[in-house]
Amino acid sequence: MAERTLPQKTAAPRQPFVLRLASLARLSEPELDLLSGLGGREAHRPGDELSVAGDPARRPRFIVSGWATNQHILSDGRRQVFSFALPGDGLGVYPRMTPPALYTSIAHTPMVTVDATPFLDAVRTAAMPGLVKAFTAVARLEDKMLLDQILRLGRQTAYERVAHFLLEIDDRLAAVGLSDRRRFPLPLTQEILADALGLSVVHVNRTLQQLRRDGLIEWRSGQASLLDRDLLMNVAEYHTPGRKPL
Amino acid sequence: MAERTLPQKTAAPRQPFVLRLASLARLSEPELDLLSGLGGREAHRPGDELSVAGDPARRPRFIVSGWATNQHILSDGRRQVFSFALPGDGLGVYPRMTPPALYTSIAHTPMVTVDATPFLDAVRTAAMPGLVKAFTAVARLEDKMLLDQILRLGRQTAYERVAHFLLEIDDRLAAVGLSDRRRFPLPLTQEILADALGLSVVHVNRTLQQLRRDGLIEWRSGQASLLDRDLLMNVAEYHTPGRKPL
DNA sequence: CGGGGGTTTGACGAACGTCAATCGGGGTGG
DNA sequence: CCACCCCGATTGACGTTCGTCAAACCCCCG
Repeated sequence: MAERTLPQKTAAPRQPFVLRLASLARLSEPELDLLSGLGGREAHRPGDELSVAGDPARRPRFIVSGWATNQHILSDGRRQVFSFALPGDGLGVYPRMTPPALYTSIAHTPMVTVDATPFLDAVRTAAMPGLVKAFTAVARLEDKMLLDQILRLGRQTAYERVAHFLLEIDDRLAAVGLSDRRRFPLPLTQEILADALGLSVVHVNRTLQQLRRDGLIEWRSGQASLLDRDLLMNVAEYHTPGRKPL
Repeated sequence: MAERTLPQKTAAPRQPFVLRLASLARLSEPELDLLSGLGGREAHRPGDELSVAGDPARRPRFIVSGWATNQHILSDGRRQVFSFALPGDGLGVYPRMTPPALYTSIAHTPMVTVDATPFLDAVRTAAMPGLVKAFTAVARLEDKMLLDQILRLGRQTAYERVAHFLLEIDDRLAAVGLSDRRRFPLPLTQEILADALGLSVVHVNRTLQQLRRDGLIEWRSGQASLLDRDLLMNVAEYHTPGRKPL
């Protein structure tokens, strides 16, 4: 585990949001430097509110580590998770950041974030074209994820939903170097998964067991494995981002 | 139908997209003129493809009249309608318009559209601040609608979904002068409504009957009425845009 | 006076939810 | 180091919502 301490320039593991943005647009040295230099590091504990629907937007942040949920709770307690915010994702960055936040964001695990204001400023002033391009690309992907979520909830079975969801998470984590395309961290409870996929905890549990019995996945102690990616993609009709749907 | 030909300046009914944008930002005379002057008028027939997922984006357009669906169809025929495009809405305007379209748009009724390119150019060059502000506001609203759709599909019952949906449509049509907040055109089949709300046609039918029996709505020959707005909003936990959720 | 698309109805079945109890494992305090 | 605890996972029994199939109905139109 101990990392080399040699005086290497770029071999040090990049922050996840740098990897994410760099994978979407060719970034110049000054652009990479701006990102790598982001500060205002903060830690958050599970349950911390990172933004509240209707409240004035807070300072935009990038996630260094940890998972958050973007969600809404109905008056009788039913909860819907719109999306997850993973390492490398922004909080209040891409969604139109005009004042009132569209949803509530809650830290689901311990998290570390940094201040993304310098990044947004650079995008606003169009000073750095690579960052602007990356910004646009990420915003598109976020929209795509919302549409995928609608498809899952509206027209897929529980089995398909779980498969589709796991494939999406795997892709997103791979983009920031947290998945080797086989195994990746999945620090979720079945309850949150249920609230994201529009199911009950019990049904999520049974669906997961079915997927395990079918030899498609494994999931123990926060680590998930996709044992048959092709079959999963087939089942879920999942198309990896970038490839045309048909 | 024949329009007055008197030399009136602003009394002629505004195009719906002018109303929509003007309701979201104070627009200057030049800005209003740019919008009113948009040309490239085109007619579309039901079933026409206005954009295809994965295809390079077409020329952005504003809808003058008619309804379209933004949708995706699974390989076995299941269809999910992500959202509807109504008069005043844009096609390929607000969603990040970078090349590949995120979804397929199909004309559901006869439609008339105009070319929105001059509008987008003005926004891109930031030449007209009112238009930029309106653009941002509409983009936000479109995101909000996707989130509402997720909430409906994930955590609401059929009854609540239909109520919520009708309230949203009413609000949107009212913004372009097509609803008097009681009665509005609803040129949909129950089948499309089913595909939008993640239900079967049969169940939509039964849900509508329940809503009728409860004295909440009417819907005959393409005209819908909300008979008890307050109760509907209560049932659906619908919050009119602009008001804080809690 | 036929058609044809959309709506409505009934009977039945499957997917998923609820309730409640049990299990399991990892963290913690003694 | 061990017993206890607690949260989350799991299981079973049962209920409900919603889907499917298929037929009838209705209306508008040619």
